[in-house]
Amino acid sequence: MQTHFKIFIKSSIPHFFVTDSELDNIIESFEEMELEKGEYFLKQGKISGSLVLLEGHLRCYTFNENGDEVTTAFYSAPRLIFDVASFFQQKPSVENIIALTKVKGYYMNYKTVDKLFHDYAFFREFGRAMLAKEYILFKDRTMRLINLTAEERYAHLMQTNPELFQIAQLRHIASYLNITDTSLSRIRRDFGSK
Amino acid sequence: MQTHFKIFIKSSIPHFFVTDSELDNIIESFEEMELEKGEYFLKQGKISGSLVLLEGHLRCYTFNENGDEVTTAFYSAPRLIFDVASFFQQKPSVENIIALTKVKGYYMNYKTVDKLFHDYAFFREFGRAMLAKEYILFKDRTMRLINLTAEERYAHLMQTNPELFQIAQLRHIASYLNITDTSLSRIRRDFGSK
DNA sequence: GAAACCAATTGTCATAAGACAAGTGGTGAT
DNA sequence: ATCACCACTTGTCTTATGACAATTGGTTTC
Repeated sequence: MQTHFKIFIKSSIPHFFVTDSELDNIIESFEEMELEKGEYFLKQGKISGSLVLLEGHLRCYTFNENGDEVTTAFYSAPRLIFDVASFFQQKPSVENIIALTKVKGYYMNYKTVDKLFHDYAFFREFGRAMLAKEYILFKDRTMRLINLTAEERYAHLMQTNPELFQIAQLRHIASYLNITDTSLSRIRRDFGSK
Repeated sequence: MQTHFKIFIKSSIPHFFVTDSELDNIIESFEEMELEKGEYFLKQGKISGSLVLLEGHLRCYTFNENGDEVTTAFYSAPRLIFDVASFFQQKPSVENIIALTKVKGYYMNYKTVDKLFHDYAFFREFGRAMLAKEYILFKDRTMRLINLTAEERYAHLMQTNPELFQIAQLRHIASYLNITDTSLSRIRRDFGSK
């Protein structure tokens, strides 16, 4: 797992030279984390830490004003997981992040991250790259929400993340696509015949 | 204007102590920027810099696959303006940012920002705070897009940013709210009578 | 001051997607 | 083995919003 961890960090900042011993120092500050399916990485009201996810899948959701669950993200390894608002502003989260499968990775709280940011330029760069990437992915998704029809959004998800349909419930995928489960069901029924 | 600049930075990182001389060093690296109404701060294909906007209003837009303009943001002073994807990844932007009024502020390119990030912890913190804030604002907007009806989105904008209706064209506001200008017109007609 | 232009409004009609309720099929508990 | 539960599907009907085209009203220009 350590190897994957190193590869993940290195490949996230390809323009930076990082020695293995520097990486070892970083890794020491992380703690290994495992979650079983159904366990929570983050519950609303708690302050988010950061998880370098190396194995497994999670789902992130909140509630809208009607009290309905809204799935805001699915996460698959390898990637960094953190609630931007909660982590960087050290405020209670409004998001819940739950394991869809068994999950493995490395965990670190804000204080430790911040200290490492101070000590290691490459880790700072890693953090910045992660935040920027997160922003860009989120923006892409929003643009699809604006510009694509429900069916096109479904088709896109099918293309980019087909495994998801094996792992997550359709109603969660539906709310992620911002459609009702009823609509998703119909879209799937009609999808082949085109 | 320098005073406003300093206040803006200080108030963005209230938990950091910054001396005025440090701020002066920073300001020297910026160059003053003014735009007339209709001038562009950023054109697609160019690489984004960063603008500490101290006076005026701008509009940000792209084109969707149909070639229709989509307004993705309105910016009002005081705030930091930059295209996250273009700025941090130093890639050509897909966004256009145009002045809606006369605009004043301080401009800096990525290279200079990066150098100052290296030299000043407080400036790093400023950058991080700005990026996190940007992310959070954008996420809020997307959540409204998901959870609110067209009319509710209009009402929200009316409440939070009524000046905008004096400054921007309705069709641009419409596309920002992700509705057609026709719909916006009808919503405005019916809005009082409730 | 007429012509040209453009933003905004309005009318008519079409349609994607939601609401709600009933039905299906699989799984787990006792 | 049966019941209960839950995810998912399907039917019917409603509705918010879009598409498209015509009209209005203001401003620019020659």
